[in-house]
Amino acid sequence: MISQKARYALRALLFLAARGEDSPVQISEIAERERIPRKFLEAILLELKKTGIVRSHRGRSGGYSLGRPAKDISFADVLRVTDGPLALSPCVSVMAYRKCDDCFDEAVCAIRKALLAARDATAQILESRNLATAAAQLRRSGAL
Amino acid sequence: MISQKARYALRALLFLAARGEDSPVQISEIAERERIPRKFLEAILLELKKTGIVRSHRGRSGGYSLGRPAKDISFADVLRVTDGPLALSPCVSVMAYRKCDDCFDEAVCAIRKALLAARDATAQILESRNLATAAAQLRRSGAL
DNA sequence: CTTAATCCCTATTGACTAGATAGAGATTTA
DNA sequence: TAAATCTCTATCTAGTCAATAGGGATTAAG
Repeated sequence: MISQKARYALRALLFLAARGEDSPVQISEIAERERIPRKFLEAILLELKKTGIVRSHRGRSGGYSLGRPAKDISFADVLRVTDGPLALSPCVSVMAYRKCDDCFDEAVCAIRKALLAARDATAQILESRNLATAAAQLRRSGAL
Repeated sequence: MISQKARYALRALLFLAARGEDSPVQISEIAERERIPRKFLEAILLELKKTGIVRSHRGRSGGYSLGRPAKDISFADVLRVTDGPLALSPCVSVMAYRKCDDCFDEAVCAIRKALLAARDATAQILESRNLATAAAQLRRSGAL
């Protein structure tokens, strides 16, 4: 299961992507429209900023905007920031590999083989879906 | 990420599957061989028993054995017991569906569409991998 | 029939994380 | 210069994860 944080992050980013324009949007507006606790969203956007997914503009008429084109922000990108690796085990994580604590022999581990296949399958999906494809779906559904 | 509990469960079950015989094995033997804290393993096996994945034999020369043929126990079966649904969101879970708390319109949700595709991809993998295929891999690797 | 070995069950612990909130500081624009 | 924004650190509560403890119930063997 993804965290509530991930859910909020995706909603906020999709809001920015769906709106199209590049002008910064204030936290409070995103929070209200997407019904996200303001202070919590603040922390989330800050994290997303550190990885370049969003860009911030400080001062009087500041706010947040996407850090790069919507088509270049995948669901995988976002989930990795909010929830860590996609993999079901550190030993099959591509972005954050780590040996399992008590693993006899990784090359032989049958559990690892299954988890690796699962990781590849999810990564394939979550890396192909991005904010642009998601926003396009919304438009097609008439939700915008 | 899967829990430590899931890891222990898979190891214990794979141990039973790899050994082939149907005679019950005592908790302590599994615990020692797989280096799993005994009391913790006890709790895990109890849960697995409630869902029929393992069968127990009480009394003096009791122990645990698989509840059905190894080929009929998938990784998905085990993970569902120890870690809950495979899905990344309750709203895309097949075995344990639940509406998201603050969802406007599920039919239109673009986040849901991506998470659903991800669920299907992982489920496809984890349901096809079972204790028999895993044990066969071990044999092929010369680990047995 | 008694004893010893097993599984069965409930409770508890300590560490950590998730989700959320508070309040003051830094920056920029009007 | 003032008001509106983002930035940062600290904190709180509830819940979960991993593990442990201590018996009670059941059964096979002697």
